[in-house]
Amino acid sequence: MHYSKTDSLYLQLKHDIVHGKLPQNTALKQTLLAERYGVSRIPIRDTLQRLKNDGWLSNHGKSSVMIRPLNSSDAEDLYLMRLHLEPMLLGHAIPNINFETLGKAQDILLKLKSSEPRDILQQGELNWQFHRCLYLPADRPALFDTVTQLHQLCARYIGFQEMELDYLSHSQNEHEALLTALREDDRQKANKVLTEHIRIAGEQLVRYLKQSL
Amino acid sequence: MHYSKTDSLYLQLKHDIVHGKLPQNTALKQTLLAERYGVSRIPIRDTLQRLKNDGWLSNHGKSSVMIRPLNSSDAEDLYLMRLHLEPMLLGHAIPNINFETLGKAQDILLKLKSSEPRDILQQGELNWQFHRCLYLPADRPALFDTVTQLHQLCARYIGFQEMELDYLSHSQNEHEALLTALREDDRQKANKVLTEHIRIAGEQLVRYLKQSL
DNA sequence: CATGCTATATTTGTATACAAATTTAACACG
DNA sequence: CGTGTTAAATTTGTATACAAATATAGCATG
Repeated sequence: MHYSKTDSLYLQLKHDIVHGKLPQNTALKQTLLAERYGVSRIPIRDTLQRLKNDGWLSNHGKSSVMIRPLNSSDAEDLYLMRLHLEPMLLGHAIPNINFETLGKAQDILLKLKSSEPRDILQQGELNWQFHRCLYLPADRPALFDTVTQLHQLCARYIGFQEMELDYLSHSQNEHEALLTALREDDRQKANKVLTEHIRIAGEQLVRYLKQSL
Repeated sequence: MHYSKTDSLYLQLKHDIVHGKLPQNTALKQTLLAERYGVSRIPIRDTLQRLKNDGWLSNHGKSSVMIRPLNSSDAEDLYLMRLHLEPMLLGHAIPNINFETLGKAQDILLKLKSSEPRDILQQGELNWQFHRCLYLPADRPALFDTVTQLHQLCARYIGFQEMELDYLSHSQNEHEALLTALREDDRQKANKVLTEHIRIAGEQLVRYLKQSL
């Protein structure tokens, strides 16, 4: 398959939004974006339609869009949804998780451990790779798609978690615990670890957002 | 605000998919759609991008899309997600539900009661209006958007629920019970009624799909 | 008859051009 | 000054045109 400009743009724009490289609280001009990414307005429009539906953009004025502002209420919702949906997805995955999957997950965790402590965005990406790798065996497309979207929306908030200095090591421990539970095929424990993992991250983030936004 | 062709198309295409008016299990040709709806391919493309991201379409070949086939696994996921998310949303809404809201909900229920027994699609629309009306006061955009998407995806399966003859009256009773619980400001009861309402509908649908698909 | 290759037709992807709508700015009036 | 109104500039919406990719059909070869 040949990747189209729209497909690349979709990823690129998400990346640039997460990295804060695009103007905030103001209309995203199609012309500007087209120039910036060296394409015409058509693939830009295709991309914006998708991002709007994904919840990355909100309306600005009557016909423009802007980057959806971060806020604690959205963050709360996103984590609350993840809190309920991800354990469900993991539950479906567990019977299909084999040695290969566990190996991959372990590899990702090692990369995460050896990643630059400063590169919070790289860590966010690896974090999602880890979860994704464990959810994929569930083979539940509808559920998986929704969880993926939620995860990516959460990624926009990752800059704020940097603040909590001990977040990463906590997270690391929880990941290890999850993997251990899966190796021992202890469904209940895995479920509990994952739930707590998300709950803690969510609560920490929301607490921080409420005081800082 | 002036509705663009893309906006109308988005609704129209969903409508036509639910009503089975578009070719199934084969690529949706942009040219064909453009002719059918009397527009150029540009608004068609905008619309398809959105629908693809919403989960209404899946890939067909390398670059085309087709209507996402109905299947029991997706249906199970959709209802399972709704089962967890909607009570959450209602919980947020309850403190903000006032007489006006309850009145509107009651009106919709009356319309539903007096609707043509055959017009299952009209009933589906009113059913969503009822739920939507109760969820709106929650003022939780992220959660509301996800629930809305799930509801609309479920709407594609509504044709199958016609089969269960007593579905509508059951549903009607549950709606009334929910409204009563809300009038009495009984959170716990409202939550329970809603949960059961979704669980029963989902189980019934999935059971039917499994034997008939 | 099956299989792979090539040429052709179809379809999607993208750019350009123009129309319609919206936003901005200028200005008159109270 | 503030406010409403109109004209200009900007921006989005859509059509048309063409390029790139993909799917189809026909043919050759084993």
